[in-house]
Amino acid sequence: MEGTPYVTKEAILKRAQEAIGIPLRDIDATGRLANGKDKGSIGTVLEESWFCYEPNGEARADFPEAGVELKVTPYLRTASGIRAKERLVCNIINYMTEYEKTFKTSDFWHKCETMLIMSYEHKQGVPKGDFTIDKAVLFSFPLEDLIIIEQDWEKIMSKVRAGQAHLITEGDTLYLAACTKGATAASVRKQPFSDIPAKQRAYSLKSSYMTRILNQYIFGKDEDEHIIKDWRVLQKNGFEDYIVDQLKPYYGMTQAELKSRFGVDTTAKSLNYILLARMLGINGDIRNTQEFQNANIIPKTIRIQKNGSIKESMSFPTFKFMEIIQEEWEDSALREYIEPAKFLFIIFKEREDGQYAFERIKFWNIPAEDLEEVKCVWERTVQTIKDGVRLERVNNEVRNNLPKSTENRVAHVRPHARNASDTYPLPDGREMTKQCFWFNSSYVKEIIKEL
DNA sequence: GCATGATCATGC
DNA sequence: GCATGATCATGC
Repeated sequence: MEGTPYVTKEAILKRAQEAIGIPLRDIDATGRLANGKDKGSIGTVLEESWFCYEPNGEARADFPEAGVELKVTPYLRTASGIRAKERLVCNIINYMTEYEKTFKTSDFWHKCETMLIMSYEHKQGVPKGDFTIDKAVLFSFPLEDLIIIEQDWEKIMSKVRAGQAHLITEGDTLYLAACTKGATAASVRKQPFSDIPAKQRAYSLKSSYMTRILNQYIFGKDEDEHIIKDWRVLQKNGFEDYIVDQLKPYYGMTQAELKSRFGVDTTAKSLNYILLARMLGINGDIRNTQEFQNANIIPKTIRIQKNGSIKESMSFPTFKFMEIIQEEWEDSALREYIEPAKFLFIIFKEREDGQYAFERIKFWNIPAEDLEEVKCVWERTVQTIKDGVRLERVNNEVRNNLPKSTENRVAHVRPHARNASDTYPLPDGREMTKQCFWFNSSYVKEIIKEL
């Protein structure tokens, strides 16, 4: 570290930009990329071979004089544009000391106030040595994001202070999350106000938020619409309360009343998303707003029937049998989808006349113990597919032995396809109707139950 | 009335 | 053509 010429932001950025376009194998002086195993190797290569300092696991930033932290992060080019390949992982949270601090004195802020973000495109099947750094920017958080990030930090710390560090999950927060980090899922640390060991976690920027940073600040794409027009209001209330307050005036109105109120004339199944957007003063679809995309907020409509039961279970994206059997739970598509997500339930209740009235909304993320139930269902699903699914034709249906809603409190597996002949291949060569994971309707009922 | 399999409607 | 959100239909 001593003697590094990179002591100003300008010098660091200039050096970083000189790396653009050079294949990483030409930068890599120590042959790290050749052995291929090391997951964090691209970041390490740039640290040691390009900036010539020893990688440090310390709480101070990588370039202490300039207060800059180096982050090398992959992105994907997809049909729908540029997307972060993964969350951006920062420093490990020291539960024993961090809770005493304030956001501005926290380890997170010390380390990540200013980051040098170097991005490369990850291409499937291409050796890492062929990748090149495409962009290098100095990034500091925009003020409106920082308000949410500070609220996220407070939320994480409030769980630590309540002796609930073992119950932290990524979905608790919106942009800044505490993701698990360690060689195994069993890596645990002490927490200050409970004897229960807590999983080791690190500060991370959710991949949804990284996608925004990449598009807007690194690739210069146009901004999407904000829900929060005035960040000072946000500072007072917190995001979730802000949204609830905006919507309260519309509680009790039927879909028909809301449609006529906002002049919305559509039979779209996404009607509720359109209505929600109008209630929040947004022109398009709520899912296209900054805050929803940044925070990975997944809106879901729930209909409560007259008798109080939930009409339907809740579906998630379909999975491919051949892909899911390759996965480990910890980085499975299902866990990556559910755990960091903040769900926004838009709850309608059936009235005596049969019409559905907008009852309320509820923000929710999956609690740690329920995620464990999902894990059980996922593992049994994978095992069943590996063992060979039992398929049995009964009348016009094909019965299977994947996990049923009666087997688990939280989730089950069911078809999700255009029709029964819309299939994916099984490992043994047979075809099976596309399936997905669902939350049991009884579980959904539990979630939205009012205290 | 619920559990499970099947399917619809829209948007890209 | 397919992913996604949502709902229908049948049998027990």
